[in-house]
Amino acid sequence: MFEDLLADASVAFRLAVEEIGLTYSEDPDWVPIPFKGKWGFGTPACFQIAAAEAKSGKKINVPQRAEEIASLVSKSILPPSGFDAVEAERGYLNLFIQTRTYAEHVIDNVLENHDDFGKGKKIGERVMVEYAQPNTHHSFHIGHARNAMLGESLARLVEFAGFDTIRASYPGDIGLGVITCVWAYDKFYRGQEPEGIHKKGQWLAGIYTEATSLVTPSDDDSESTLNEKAAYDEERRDLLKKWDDGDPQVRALWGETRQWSLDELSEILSLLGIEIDVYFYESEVIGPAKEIVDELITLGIAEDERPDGPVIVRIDEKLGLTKEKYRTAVILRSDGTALYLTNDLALAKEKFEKYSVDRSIYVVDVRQSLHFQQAFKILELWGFPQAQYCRHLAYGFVTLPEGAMSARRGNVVLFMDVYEEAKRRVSNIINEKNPDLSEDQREKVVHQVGLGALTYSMLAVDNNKDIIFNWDDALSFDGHSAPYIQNAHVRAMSILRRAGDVPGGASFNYDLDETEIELIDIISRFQNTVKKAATEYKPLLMATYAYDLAKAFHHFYHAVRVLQADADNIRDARIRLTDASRQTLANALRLLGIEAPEMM
RNA sequence: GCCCCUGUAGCUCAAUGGAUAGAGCACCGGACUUCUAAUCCGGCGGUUCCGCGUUCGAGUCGCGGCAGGGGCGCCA
Repeated sequence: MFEDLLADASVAFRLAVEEIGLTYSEDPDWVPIPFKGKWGFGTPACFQIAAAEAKSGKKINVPQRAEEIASLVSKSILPPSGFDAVEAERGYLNLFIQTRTYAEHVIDNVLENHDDFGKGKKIGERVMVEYAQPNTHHSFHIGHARNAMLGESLARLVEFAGFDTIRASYPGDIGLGVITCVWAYDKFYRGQEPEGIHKKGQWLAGIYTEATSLVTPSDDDSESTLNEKAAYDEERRDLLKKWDDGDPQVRALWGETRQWSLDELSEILSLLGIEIDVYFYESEVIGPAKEIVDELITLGIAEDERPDGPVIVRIDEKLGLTKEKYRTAVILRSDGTALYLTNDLALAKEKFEKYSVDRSIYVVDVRQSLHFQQAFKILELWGFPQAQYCRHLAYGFVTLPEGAMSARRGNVVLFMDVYEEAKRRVSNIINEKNPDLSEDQREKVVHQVGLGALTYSMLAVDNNKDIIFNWDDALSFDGHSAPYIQNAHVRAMSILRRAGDVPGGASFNYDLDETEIELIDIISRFQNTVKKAATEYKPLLMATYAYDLAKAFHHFYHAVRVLQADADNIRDARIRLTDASRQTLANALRLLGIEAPEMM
């Protein structure tokens, strides 16, 4: 927003340096001045000049000399247009901005662009974000929710930043685990399924947990139990073989149970506001996967050790590395069946060739880092230039205070349970704070705020940190939380409702309060935050931004009167500022996948 | 053995190599006849795991440790 201005400032700075007999040929770095009620940019360039002098042999104290230079420059520099004051402070040269002019510029910009405020220009590159991909026949727990929320926010960010964006999901709908569940359902529970999408999905997930224990030997099993488990194990493997051979009965059984899971998934995703563009089902990728192995062998990238061993790629050796880093990857079992890596390679090829993807982002938990590093290196060896724009967005686990969640052991916190609890808690608070809310509005707010709180608690932590799930932290409604941000939006809405029409224009030709300047300052940083969060793949930056903005609005709200301002021109300007704040809050929340309520 | 991630206030976490390391929670004390108090103001709280190095300047970069977590040939 201030690039032109700062370019002029850089020229003025260099001229001023020359004026006092020194030289500085680089572009000075301009950083926002730590906020003190005036708005501006400062540069530490004088430190660099002083450091250069010290290097050339002069015996000087660099910080002291920097202060001298900054002071001299401040006297010789002509404030470039758009700035109204110059100041030297502790070696920094600070330029202060003409607050009134820029306040209008920023606010006009927001109110002209509405929902598109902060949107980047089309970049002409296609990015595919792969996320929201639990296995079928399992439960959708809070860890899956972190994945889905992170992926969705990222997709919204890159889309808004100007990338052509495809949302993709790759559910694991086949494999020994899935078939074990199908086996147990068929053997013990067929026809007993309950009604209701979530009930049925969770019931099936319960069978999965039980089925796993039925076939997994444990130390304290008696011999007869061990024999029984061995027999069961054979039955399920038999079933997988039949599935692989395309046995119509097995396929039908699998298809029916799979659909229950997919129905539940679809319901949950729609609750989260997620619309996936492309589904790649693992069961449909297996075919082509086996073909690519032949190609890799022909190209000399892979080595076929069959029948004595699998098909492998010695990645470190191919790259000429002496230390083991990418190691050796197995890309096909010795019996000729595909592995996870085989499928991912085939899928990547399809993404590049069929979907013309330039950048591919995989939102998958951190345990699979090596897997993706291997996949990306093999794609590189294979000759795909897109390989260097493949990125594994690893995120840490959501664990319980007592340890890791495990679907197989059944100690998971289900997303739906957390969601219901969130709604209950919001409802209790509404009883206390706003009991007059109509039933319709109440239902809406309970969803918006409950889900918002949960989403924010997932996005406000850096993705490579683990989250220890705790009900009170995950559903916090005070302080650094979604409801705090949503409440700022609600307060703005409330003022705007009473204000009637928002004036078409207004001049900030009065002494602005510090809180107004800070609020405008933060609004003006929105575009850069979008850009940075999108290019660094960090929704966290937007989460932090939204909080800072809400905080600035709450400060403003308490410090000044909008509707009862001292003069009409001030009232008009503040109404516009309120509207711009509301709009920016709404845009920031939208990019996090959080709704902005009109009341709460 | 090798690779990756993490280590910041009592707790949970922020901080493009820049100015006095910031928030929330918790704790203590204040502000509702006011545009919604899910808010605001004040107080309390720090050897940024340790050491060495690079730099005018390091929580941030490099090297070496320590501690915790994850991963490492036919699971996904």
